[in-house]
Amino acid sequence: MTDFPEAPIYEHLARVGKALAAPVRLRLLDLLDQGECTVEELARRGGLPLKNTSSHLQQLRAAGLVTSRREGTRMHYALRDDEVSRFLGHFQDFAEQRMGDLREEVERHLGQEGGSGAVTAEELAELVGRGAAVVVDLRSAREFAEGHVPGAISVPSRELEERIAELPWDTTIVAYCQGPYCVVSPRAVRLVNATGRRARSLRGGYVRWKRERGTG
Amino acid sequence: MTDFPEAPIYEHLARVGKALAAPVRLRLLDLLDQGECTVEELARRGGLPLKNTSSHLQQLRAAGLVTSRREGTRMHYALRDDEVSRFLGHFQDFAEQRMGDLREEVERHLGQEGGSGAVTAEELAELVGRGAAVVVDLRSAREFAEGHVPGAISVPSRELEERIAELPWDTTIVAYCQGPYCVVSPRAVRLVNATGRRARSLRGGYVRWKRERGTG
DNA sequence: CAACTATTCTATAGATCACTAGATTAATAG
DNA sequence: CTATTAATCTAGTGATCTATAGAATAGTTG
Repeated sequence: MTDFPEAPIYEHLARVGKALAAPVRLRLLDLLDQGECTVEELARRGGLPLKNTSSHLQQLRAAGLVTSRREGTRMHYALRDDEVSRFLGHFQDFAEQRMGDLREEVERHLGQEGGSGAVTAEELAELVGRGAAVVVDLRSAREFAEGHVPGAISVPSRELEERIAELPWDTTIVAYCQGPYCVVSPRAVRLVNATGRRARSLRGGYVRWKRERGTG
Repeated sequence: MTDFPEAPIYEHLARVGKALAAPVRLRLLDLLDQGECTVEELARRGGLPLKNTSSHLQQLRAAGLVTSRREGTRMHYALRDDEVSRFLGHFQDFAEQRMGDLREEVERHLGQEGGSGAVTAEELAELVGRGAAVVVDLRSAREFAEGHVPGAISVPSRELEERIAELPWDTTIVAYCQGPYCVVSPRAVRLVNATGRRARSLRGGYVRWKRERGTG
C-alpha cells in the first residue's frame, strides 16, 4: 500500500467491502435476512460445508455485520441490526442497476414473473387494501409461523400442486417466497398461471417486504 | 464454489462487492466523487503509480461504477451517475457505524473538529439562512470555480494563514474541504479557533454537501 | 465423569488479486 | 514519418483468500 494521510481510514472501510466480496457471504447474509439461524441450518441451506460456513460467518462478524449467540450446543447467527438489512437492499438494487447483465441473469433465472412483472410492496398494499388480491405464502409452515404478510394464506410450495384448487379464479394471486433471488415463487406463478388463474410474484420476496414495511 | 440455483446471481453481486474491497479503489471513488478527473491526476492525488491506477480504474469500470472518456491523449474517468455517489455515502456511513474502531480512527485522524463537532448540511442551511455563519471554501481556486456552496468565500488552505484577518470575530465560521476524510478542514478549524474566533467543520466536506443537497 | 455432538481453531494446498516492469497502442506535435 | 506523451496490455512475483481436513473446545446427555 502506498501512503497518504487517509490511508488507515480506507483500510477500515475496505474491511466492510471485503465482507461483500465473496458470493457465499452475500448468500449467507440473504439467508440471515430471513431471520436468526444456526450455523448448521445456514450450511445446509447455503449448500456449503459446515466448517466453511463457520469461517465465513466469523468474517462477517469481524466486519460487524452479524452477531452470534450461543444456545446450548448450537450457535445462532443474526444480522446485527435493521440497518444491515436496509444496506443489503440498497447494495443489491445498486448492483443490479450497475450491471445490465446481472439484471438479465436474474430474469433468465426467475423468468419474467420474478423480475419485471413482479408486484412491489406498495402495489401489494394497494391491492390488499381494496380486496383485489389473495396473498399466498409459499414458505414452510414454520417460516410462516415466525412472521408473514398480513392476510396471507400459508401454502408451502410442496403442497401447492395438490392444493391449487383452493386458489380463486376471479382474483389476482400474489405469491411470495423467502428472498429476492428465490426461484420458488416465480415457479409457482408459472404453475398457477398455467391453470388459467392470474398470479404474480411479490418483488423481493418476504425479506424485501419486511424491510420496506418500515420505511413505508 | 458450491452450487445452489442462485449461485450465478451472487457471483455477479460479488463483482460489485470486490470493487469495494480494496482501500485504493475506495480512495479513487472518493476522489472521483469530487468530479471528473484524468488518470494522471488521480494517480498523483492517490499517491499511486500510474499503471496501477489505470488497472484499478478498469476494474471499477468493469463493475459499472465509473465511466471513461477520451480527450486527446488523456483519459478522463468519472462516477457513472449520481446513484454511485449516493451509494458511496450510504456505504461509508454504514461502515463507520459497523466498526466502532473506524469511527475512532476517523476522529483520531481528524480531531474532534472533523468528527463529532462538525456541522451537518441541514444545520448549515439553517445557519446561512439567518445569516449566522460565514462559509469558507478551503479547496483550490480551480475547484471553487467548478462549484461551491452558495455564499461561500474562497480561501485556499495555503493562503489561510496570511488571510486569516479577513475572517470575522462575531460570526461562526464553517470551513470545508473536499471529502469526508480530508484533513485540511479540521486543521484549518484548529488554526482559526486558536485565534479566538469560532470555527467548525462542515461534516463530509464538499462531496457530502453536494450529495445531500439533492435529497434535501 | 465419560461419551457425544456442535462448533471453532489451526494448518495447508490451490486460487485469486495487487503490485511491478517491459512492450504496445493512441493521439499529438514537429 | 518520427518523436513524445498518455494510457493500456501482458507477464511474473509475492501476498492474501478460499476450501478442506485434523485437532481442540464448549456444552449436553447418560
